Amino acid sequence: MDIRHLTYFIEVAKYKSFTKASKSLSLSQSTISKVVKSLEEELNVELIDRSAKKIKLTDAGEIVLAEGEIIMESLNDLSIHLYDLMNLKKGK
Amino acid sequence: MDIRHLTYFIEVAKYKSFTKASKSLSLSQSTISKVVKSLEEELNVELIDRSAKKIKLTDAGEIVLAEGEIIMESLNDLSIHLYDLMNLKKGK
DNA sequence: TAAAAATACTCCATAGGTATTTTAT
DNA sequence: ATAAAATACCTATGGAGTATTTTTA
Repeated sequence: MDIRHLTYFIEVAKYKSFTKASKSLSLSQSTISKVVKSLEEELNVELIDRSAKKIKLTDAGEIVLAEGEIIMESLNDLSIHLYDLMNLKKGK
Repeated sequence: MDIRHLTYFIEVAKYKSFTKASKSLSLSQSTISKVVKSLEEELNVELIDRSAKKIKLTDAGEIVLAEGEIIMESLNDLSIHLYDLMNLKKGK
């Protein structure tokens, strides 16, 4: 799983729209659609209920969203820690 | 960042060796070497001190290892939650 | 000198794009 | 009819391999 793809899915969840997520990410709608589908195939579960015009997350989608946000937090912590280390080395 | 690549780095950290990690992962030494280097380029920081035969993590490497393990835990939680959901739906 | 890591290639899978088709209001 | 998602097709990047070179104890 590529963490970028997790962020794509999170963006889709946020906007409840592939098209809006694609614009927000400056990527094509096609790319977002395919990446989310590949995530679903990788996890072997449907993440999004596409039966209506306004899409919504499935229960599995809600789980992936919640855990995905935790992962994004960890990545943010990682950046912060590396940044702190860098400043420490510079003697700041 | 691909989560697979994080696991490769974690494996290198565990064995303190590219070669042993590659064997443990059933991948070539070349692949591990290149993936770790690409991780370093992506984060713009050296993760491994290669100046000795027995490699060791840099301070930044220790940070990435710690945060990487947290991310792996989140992914494990994700699997568990999806599995629980699946059983719930089956009425188990 | 022997081990381990880095590098030079080659190949293939896939992320990404554009254009088009399908679907749901 | 229209807006959104899916799909067909194409390209380029980079992950993976094997073989070889470089490096360090």
